[in-house]
Amino acid sequence: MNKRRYNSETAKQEIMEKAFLLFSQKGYTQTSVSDISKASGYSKGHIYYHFENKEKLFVLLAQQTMKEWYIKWMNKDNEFTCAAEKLYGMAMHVLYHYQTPLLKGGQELASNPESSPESVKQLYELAVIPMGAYRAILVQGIEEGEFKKGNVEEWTVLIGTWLGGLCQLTNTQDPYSLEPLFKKAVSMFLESIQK
Amino acid sequence: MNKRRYNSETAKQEIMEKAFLLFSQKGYTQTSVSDISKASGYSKGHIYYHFENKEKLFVLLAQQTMKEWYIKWMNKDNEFTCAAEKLYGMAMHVLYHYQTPLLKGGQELASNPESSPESVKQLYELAVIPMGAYRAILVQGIEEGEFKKGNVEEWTVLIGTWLGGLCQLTNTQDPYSLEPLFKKAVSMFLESIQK
DNA sequence: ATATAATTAGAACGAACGTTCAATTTAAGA
DNA sequence: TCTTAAATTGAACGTTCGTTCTAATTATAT
Repeated sequence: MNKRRYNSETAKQEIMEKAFLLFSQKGYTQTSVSDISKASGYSKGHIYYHFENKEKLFVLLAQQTMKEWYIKWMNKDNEFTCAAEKLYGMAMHVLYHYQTPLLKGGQELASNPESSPESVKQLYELAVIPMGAYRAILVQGIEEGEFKKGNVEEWTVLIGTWLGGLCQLTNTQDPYSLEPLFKKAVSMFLESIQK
Repeated sequence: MNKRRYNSETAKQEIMEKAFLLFSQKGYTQTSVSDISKASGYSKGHIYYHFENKEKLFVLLAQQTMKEWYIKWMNKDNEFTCAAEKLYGMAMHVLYHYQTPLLKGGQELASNPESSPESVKQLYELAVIPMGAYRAILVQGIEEGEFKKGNVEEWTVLIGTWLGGLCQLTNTQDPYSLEPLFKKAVSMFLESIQK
């Protein structure tokens, strides 16, 4: 059962890969279905065979991207000996795996009044994922007596916006050269919350 | 001299005001010249009488916006008694006057390969302005012995990205409710750089 | 009053967009 | 081998876009 008689799944995958690259490079609006068609080698009609429309395709990619980011993080979550170390690890994970360019297209789509409310809602829900990961680290640090008792929600937003802001720099600089900056941000943040 | 026989300057001003609002609300690509025409009450042809094209119009608005932001800051720059106070003042200035929504359109335009290189260059130059303002505060703090001697360039980028990241929140929350968050960010930052 | 130049409008352009659809090819099950 | 449904194509549709152009209107200078 569930054995496909045909294998158009590879085609679907190729379309998604090319679409991911194009959306990341040119943003949502500026990437046309024709672009995706040309890049993937499949006809426009075939893209609509696999995906309901351009909007749904993008949302799917954004969700998949965020999910992969989270899974990758959970896989190394227990490599760290303390909450402070984990925060440094998170900074590196954000720097190297948070797909800023693609996710920027999400803002574009969400701020367009003609986008379907459903898609907008789904995109906003994505932002919850990284915030949850940050919060978990802070809670752990407090519970284990490593961090002060403080306003966890506020701290979560603060480290989240800082890392998010730093991520914008990946548009113009390569990740490796940004490592010291990300680490410095974490160390400054820790100075304020560590006991 | 310089006395205009006609007064189409008011028309130009009205077009710019409406264009500013639309670009802020819907971004660059999603704002059409027709939108601006309808909102301003002037014909499409008339818009092209005043502005070479849509791209140039946007760049002009972005430049004007950033220039106003800087002038407003310089006007209150000397209201503060020390560098730390000035940093808090800057955070509030950013929160209330940095036109995040419009400037986001700049990223959109800059990341589009079909945009004229000249426009892209002009937009990148805008980012230099706030960074210069941050740096000036940090230098003052160091020179007056209020802050430690440290890597000024690094600090500049760090406070810049943090405030920039926080600004993204203005998309979903009103500025007033964000005041405590901005202030907390500054106080945490100061903890690390104050003597 | 007339000439002139600045100002404004609105129709028209070709190109590009997202989407649909009928037609064709492909591969599996009987 | 024949049938059937999946897979894929490419042309076509109706819009919308940024831009151009011509024509009309307006205000000023003479």
